[in-house]
Amino acid sequence: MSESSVFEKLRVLAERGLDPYVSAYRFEVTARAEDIKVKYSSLAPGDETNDVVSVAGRIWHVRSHGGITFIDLYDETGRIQVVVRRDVVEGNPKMGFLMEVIDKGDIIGVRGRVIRTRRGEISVLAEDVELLAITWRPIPFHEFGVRDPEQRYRERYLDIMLNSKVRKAIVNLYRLEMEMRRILDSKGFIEVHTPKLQPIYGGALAKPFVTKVNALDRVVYLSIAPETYLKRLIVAGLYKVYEIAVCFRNEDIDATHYPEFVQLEAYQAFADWNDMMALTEELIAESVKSVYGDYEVEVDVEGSTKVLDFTRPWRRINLEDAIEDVLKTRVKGRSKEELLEIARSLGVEVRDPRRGKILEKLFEKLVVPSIVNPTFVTLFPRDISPLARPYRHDPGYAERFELYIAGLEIANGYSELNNPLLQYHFFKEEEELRRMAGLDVEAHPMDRDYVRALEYGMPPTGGVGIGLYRLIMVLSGLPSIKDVIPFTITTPEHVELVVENGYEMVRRYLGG
RNA sequence: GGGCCCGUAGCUCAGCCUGGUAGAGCGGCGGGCUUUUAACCCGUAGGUCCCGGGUUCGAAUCCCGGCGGGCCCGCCA
Repeated sequence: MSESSVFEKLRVLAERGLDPYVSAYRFEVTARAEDIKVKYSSLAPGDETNDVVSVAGRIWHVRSHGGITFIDLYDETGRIQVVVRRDVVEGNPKMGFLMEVIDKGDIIGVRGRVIRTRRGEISVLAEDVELLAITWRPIPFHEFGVRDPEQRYRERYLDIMLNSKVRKAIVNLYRLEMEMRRILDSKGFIEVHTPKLQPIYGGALAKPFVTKVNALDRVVYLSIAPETYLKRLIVAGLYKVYEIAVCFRNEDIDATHYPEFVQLEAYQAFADWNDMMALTEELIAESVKSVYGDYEVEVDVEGSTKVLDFTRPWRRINLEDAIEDVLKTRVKGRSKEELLEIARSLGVEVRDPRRGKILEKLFEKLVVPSIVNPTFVTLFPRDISPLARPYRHDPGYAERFELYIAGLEIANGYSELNNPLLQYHFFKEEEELRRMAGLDVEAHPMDRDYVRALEYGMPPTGGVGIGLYRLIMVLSGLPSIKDVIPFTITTPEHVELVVENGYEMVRRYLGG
């Protein structure tokens, strides 16, 4: 469809009363592509049924052979072939004309009988076709879809339309979320919404977005995490709560970070980190099984196939042992200065003054890239975990774990700190850190209301946050988090529109 | 914040190093074809070489600046 001929096409359609923007307001759909293929899978080549179905979707390819035309029609489930045969539609006066004008990219509804062609393709043998909308712009229907990365992100509807990996990621994330909701619901969790506009940001260490509530003339922050609010609900006596929360963090964008992302955060009273690791295993393993049909998932990563095994129980390693395994030298008990020296010898610069941060950096550099199957990493340093409870056997550590899959951090959880005295002390430590290190280092702000809530008494509680975009990235084999987010920010551009040249046609649709 | 790379037809790209009439495939358009699968066959049109400036007899090509985009490093999940 060339741009200049769109208006000509609409003009000739209008002459016959077939302009879809005048005549087509709805179409009764009775079947979907995938359902038809499943239902009639036993049909033999050349067989024809008398079962009439109505399907609708977009035309991807047209193969016209004169007296017979094959159309690849895509609905939300996939492809179905439509066969238009001259001898079948001869008695339908509009069909000859319609077949002349419809193009790939147009959206049509088809009513016809289900058949299997001689070559074995389950198809709808059209008796009637309705043009429901046209494409005003050419659509690149070829094997690779939109390849220019700029156009992929600017016109994401094209990428989602044409790139099945991206489309499946969006659909499968929905399915995973629904399955996780089902599991949590069966355990008595309730789903809540916590504020996205917050007077004090917290629950993570990150730069916030700053905005203003006009009604109160007050500066507020977009939520970087729902954590402190969900734990206030634990104090309030809602002992099993979760939220699938959009989080906003004003940090740089790369393959695994985006300023808005979605986490499932769950908190359970009377539970500890071991319970939360078990819950994390169940939520992810069972939802993966349900959506992908198996605990083992084959993932295509840029041409080569990798297998991720979600079979429970997952491997557990502790952070310092894992570093020592690779480094072949002791890190436990070493001073900050010694650790810094080791880091420097590996080319890892650490500006953050906390000892634990050096260990975390070493871990990320030495251990994380080699992790493939789901692995819990336990016993994080206490000084970089201000909301976690100290390890019951050694207060130098926190009862905190992270989950890694395919070299990516997917989840983070701990035995929640419920002691207001320690929480206040840790917030003070963070304030001190910020004062010393300046704005370069993220520190958790003092939140006096949160400490007050703890002063009323919070039961022992376990919590976990699961990064859903990263999870679906890993499961889909997509290399960038932007690939699984339906729409991302692009710099404004001037958009040339086809319709700018057709203003005189407006009257046709509005009268007057 | 630092570094590297890319921008040519609707799409995917070649041409650039070494300056000399703008190229291919796919798609589009016209024609043919009653069992195709990115159909096939014949014919045909299509370009502000991202923008601006400079060097040159001459710039898609060399130089400078800008715009847009991607990747890597640092920081955040």
